[in-house]
Amino acid sequence: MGSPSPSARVSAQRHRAAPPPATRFDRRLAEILTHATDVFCKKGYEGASMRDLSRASGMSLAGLYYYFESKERLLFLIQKHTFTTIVHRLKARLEGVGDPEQRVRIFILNHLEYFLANQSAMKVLSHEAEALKNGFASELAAIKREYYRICVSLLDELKGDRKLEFPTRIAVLSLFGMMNWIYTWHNSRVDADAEHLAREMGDIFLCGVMSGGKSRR
Amino acid sequence: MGSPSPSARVSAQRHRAAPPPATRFDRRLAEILTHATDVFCKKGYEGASMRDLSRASGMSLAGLYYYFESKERLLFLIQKHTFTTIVHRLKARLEGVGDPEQRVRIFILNHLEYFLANQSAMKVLSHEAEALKNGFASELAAIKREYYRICVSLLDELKGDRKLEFPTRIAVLSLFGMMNWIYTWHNSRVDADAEHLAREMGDIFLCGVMSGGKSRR
Amino acid sequence: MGSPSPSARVSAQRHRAAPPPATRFDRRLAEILTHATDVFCKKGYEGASMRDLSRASGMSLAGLYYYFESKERLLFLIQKHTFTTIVHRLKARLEGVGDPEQRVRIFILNHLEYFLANQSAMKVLSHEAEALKNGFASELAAIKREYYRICVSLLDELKGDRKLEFPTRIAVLSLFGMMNWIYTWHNSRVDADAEHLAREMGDIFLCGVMSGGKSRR
Amino acid sequence: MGSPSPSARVSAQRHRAAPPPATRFDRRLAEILTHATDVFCKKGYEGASMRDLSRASGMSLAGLYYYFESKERLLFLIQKHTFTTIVHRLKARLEGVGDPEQRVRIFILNHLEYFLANQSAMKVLSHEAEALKNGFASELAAIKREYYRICVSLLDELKGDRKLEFPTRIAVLSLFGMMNWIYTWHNSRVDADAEHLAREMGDIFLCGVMSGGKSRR
DNA sequence: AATGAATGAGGGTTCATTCAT
DNA sequence: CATGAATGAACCCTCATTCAT
Repeated sequence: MGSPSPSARVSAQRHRAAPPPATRFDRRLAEILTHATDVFCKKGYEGASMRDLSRASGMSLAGLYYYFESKERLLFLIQKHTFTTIVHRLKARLEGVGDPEQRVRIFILNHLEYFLANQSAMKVLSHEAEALKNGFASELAAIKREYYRICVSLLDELKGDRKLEFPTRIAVLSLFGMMNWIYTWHNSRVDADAEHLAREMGDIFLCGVMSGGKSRR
Repeated sequence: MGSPSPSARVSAQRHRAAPPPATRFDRRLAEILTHATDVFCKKGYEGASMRDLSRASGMSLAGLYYYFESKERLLFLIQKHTFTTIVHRLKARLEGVGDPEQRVRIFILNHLEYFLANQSAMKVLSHEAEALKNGFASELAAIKREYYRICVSLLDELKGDRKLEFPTRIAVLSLFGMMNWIYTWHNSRVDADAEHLAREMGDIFLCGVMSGGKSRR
Repeated sequence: MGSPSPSARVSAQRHRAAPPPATRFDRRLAEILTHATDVFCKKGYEGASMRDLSRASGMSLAGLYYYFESKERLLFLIQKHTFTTIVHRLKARLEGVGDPEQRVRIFILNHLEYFLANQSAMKVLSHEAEALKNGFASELAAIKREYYRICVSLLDELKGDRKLEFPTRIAVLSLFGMMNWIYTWHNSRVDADAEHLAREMGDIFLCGVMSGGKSRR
Repeated sequence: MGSPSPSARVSAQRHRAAPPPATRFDRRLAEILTHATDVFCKKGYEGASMRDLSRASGMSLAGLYYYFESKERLLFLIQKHTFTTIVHRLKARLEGVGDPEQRVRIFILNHLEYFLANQSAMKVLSHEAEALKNGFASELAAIKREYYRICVSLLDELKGDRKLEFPTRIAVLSLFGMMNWIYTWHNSRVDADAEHLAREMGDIFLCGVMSGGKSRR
């Protein structure tokens, strides 16, 4: 009860994919976005040229500009869509779940599942966090903050529920670190799938965080 | 007592900095390396131009090439020096310490201390891991592997000592994630110093990992 | 009569120039090629900068690269076109001519006529023979070899016809030397036109070569 | 007798090499000149960098400038020395020879012998004729003119002696073409030595030129 | 809806040369 | 006598972007 239950399962139910965009324009745009994501993932935002994107998407250089007004906006759209989606899914999954530990586990699973299912996009999101400037940067920062706040509140719930005392900020950021670092090492031929990883990272993180209430200080 | 002792202290003794390089050439080189590190940190490797480095180091563009044969080699030297130093210091600190938990805590402290004391260099090391190619990449990969192996062996010692069962690979990589992610959030005006961070991350990680032997599966 | 007839005439009929290339792109490309030829002629391949070519052709530096992927390929195209054309014309002129001496005279006239009508291109062809590397070099070498072989076979025909004994290789290469050296001295205000030159060089070369069967050794 | 005697022999007597330069400076300079000649031969004047010369001669970049005030002067010295030497040797060999045909054959032999014995230098002389500017160019042009005039006068003697009528200018320049072109094709493993080549080119050229008096026009 | 053609700015790198030592 | 250190100018080439069509 008071003790962590690291093996608590969170089912990795498949969410239905977002419906295909309505207009021809949006469909074509999404297509290009996908190719661009791969290129940014492979070469980095600065390292990728519009010519690379043109080649990858099979569209002329000038044609790209019909869909995106700039390379920076292209990155922005990728990051925004990725982030928005992950937040959106998280909210849906959290609905109706009351147990604080379970809720944190859902957070972790949601993150890792999306991460592994959309590795390129998530790497671009994680790795190119600083590439955007001014307006783009701040709009994205807002989403990021929301996501961060959700995690904070989940941990605060947990703390309240179990009378724990760990430092929330560091815990949250450590958790993000554990999870986001994945893009540097995950090898789908060697490493476990999202569900396993989520359980294992969840175990480490939750046990770590929850033992704090008892033995520390 | 078998139970983790998260508050175990590891003194953060200052190591004397490496002696200044002997030759004038090496000294000038190191100077440029320092400026370049800052620029790479701020703009990224791809985003930084040799002209930026020239400006930052107060040396003519052509002058830089007297010291470095290419931009890539410049990055290589930065990363190699940083990595070599951190490994070197770690080995010195581990010497004579027998307790497995203590040894892991030393690893964490050493990493974070160096990270915060050399934020730019460590960000360049972490963030630009993929920028190097071929020969440069493989030479650096060798050092990286050594560092990784040390961490693995520390955790294996801990596992053996306490009869634990957590998955080492994921534990190690989670730990690296927690620590390396710092560069994305650490704010010296807000966040604690290396010693505190090391204790807190150590607590989370060690408790997480060490509770595994008892309650899981 | 067995004796050389040095004054044998070869009419220098004008061939209609190749029709202008079909596409806008090709026309623009040819235009640039012409300017580049002049610049390479004046400054040499190494000595000419892309900026020089840009200036000469009235197109921006970057614009040039829309037509040519590299300076080397630019030179290649010039040389290939020049060589291909000269070979092509030669074959057309040789058709239907049976007399061996006449055929050699046609070879010389064809070479000199094209040389003087396209001095820049021919100088670039002669003088920058070593500037191309690898793939470019070998493709051009193939054309060169074909041209060389044609000349060899013409001289061999002559030898067979007149029972001569001169060393073909040296004769051919001497002839090429005589002709190609023109770019170092020909001054259109002082020197004769192609037809005269061809007759005179033809006289020297053919008499030299044909007297061999009788008086030597 | 009135007929050409193409096989007339010209002994290829070895001239003693010029005495070693007196001063240490001059000796070192000559050494560097030799290395530079090879580099210019291999890469061309424009294509060769001072760094290439430095590497080839084993002397520091700055050190070279103690001996030569500029790259251009370096080329000048090479060309001047080469040309001066060949003219000097020619004059010595012509001394005391009266027969016009023999004198022309000496000219050819002298040129080819020096050419093959000093291929690099002669290629640099032939190929980089236009690289020099202004003062350097004109000083070299003077030597060149002298050499050219000698050849003209030799042919005029021959014409007078045998009542020939060929056009001297074209004959001379054709002869130079035949000889100088050698650098583009001579392969010491395949092609004959200077004496043979001189006889064969002499045969072609002299027969060609001498038959002119009888059958032409 | 999409492209071919074009560009100014800037990329990394090398150049011939200098000068204090 | 010779060099290490340094530089401004220039190198070839690619960049993100535009615009008439």
